[in-house]
Amino acid sequence: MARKRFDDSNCSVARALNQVGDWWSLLIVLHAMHGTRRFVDFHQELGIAKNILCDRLARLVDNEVLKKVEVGEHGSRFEYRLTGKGRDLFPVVIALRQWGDKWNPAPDDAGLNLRDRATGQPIQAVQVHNTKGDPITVRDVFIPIASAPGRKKDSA
Amino acid sequence: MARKRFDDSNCSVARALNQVGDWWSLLIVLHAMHGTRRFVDFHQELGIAKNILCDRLARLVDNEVLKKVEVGEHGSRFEYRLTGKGRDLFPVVIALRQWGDKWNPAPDDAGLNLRDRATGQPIQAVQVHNTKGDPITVRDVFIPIASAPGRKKDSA
DNA sequence: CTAATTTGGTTTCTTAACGCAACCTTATTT
DNA sequence: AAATAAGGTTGCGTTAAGAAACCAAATTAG
Repeated sequence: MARKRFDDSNCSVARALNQVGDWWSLLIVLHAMHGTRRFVDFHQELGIAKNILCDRLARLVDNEVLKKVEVGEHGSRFEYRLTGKGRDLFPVVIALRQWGDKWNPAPDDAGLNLRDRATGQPIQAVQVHNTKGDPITVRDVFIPIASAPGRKKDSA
Repeated sequence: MARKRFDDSNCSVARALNQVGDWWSLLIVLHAMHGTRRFVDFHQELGIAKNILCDRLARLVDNEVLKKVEVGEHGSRFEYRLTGKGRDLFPVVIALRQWGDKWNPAPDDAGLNLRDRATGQPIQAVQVHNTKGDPITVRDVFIPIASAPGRKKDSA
């Protein structure tokens, strides 16, 4: 029966994917981060069907990733702007971009050159660090057996 | 007509989402990071339909995120293990988990307690940094106007 | 002032994907 | 010898995605 939803999952990754884990949502957020605000601009830049775009924008607004604001004086023009929650997806998007640049480079493209406004330098690679500041991989972490023993380690 | 694919997109985020951007793939990778390797374990832990799991595992293997290895002596048991490419999704998963923990906390759940094996301490939040090491947000970055001017800032 | 265009959608229809359940084959266990 | 487990495959019904057409309100062009 259709797509399974994870609103009630006890895994925060599943809950996150429930909000931005479909094909279009993260791309919409990405373009919003690059300055796109208008329906038609999302439509043209993404090549997304308009009904799907309607649905995704509405869902992102429902989930408070975007907010829909009327622009102009009589309310027939709208902008979709990132909320704080939406802007907080920045590390996710950057991590995904880095992964894509590293493992699936386009033949012609050298990756998007994002730079820091303050320094003018490219941004650093996103990494996971321990409290000492050392970068760590998935092999360096473990899940302490603390709460709710006897269960699976991390269900769905 | 079905789902649009982005294999040829000049955006690495779109290409990345093409490989792990569906509902299940990242959850499979997440569970693989937590140690799951067997078909039946993915099936039970995720509650995913078996045909969908087959498809996703095959696609993740095709995309070299997982590798399928025979275990046992006569090749009727398999394990799906993360490749280096798959393990490199660690920052993506962690960033997504942090976002979910922050903005969609489960009422009962205090977030998964991931710890560094070396220090025993919880891992640090994933952030984007500039070259000076300062954390930056989406508002601190810009795209230098270098190649291909006159175009949109970043198509699809 | 009227016609065309833009914006932000909604509707219809077709096709593809998801989910369930049943089935299947090859081991292994009882 | 029968039952169970692993790792799927096959049908089938439901749902979601995509294209294209249509639409109303507002703006711009002529």
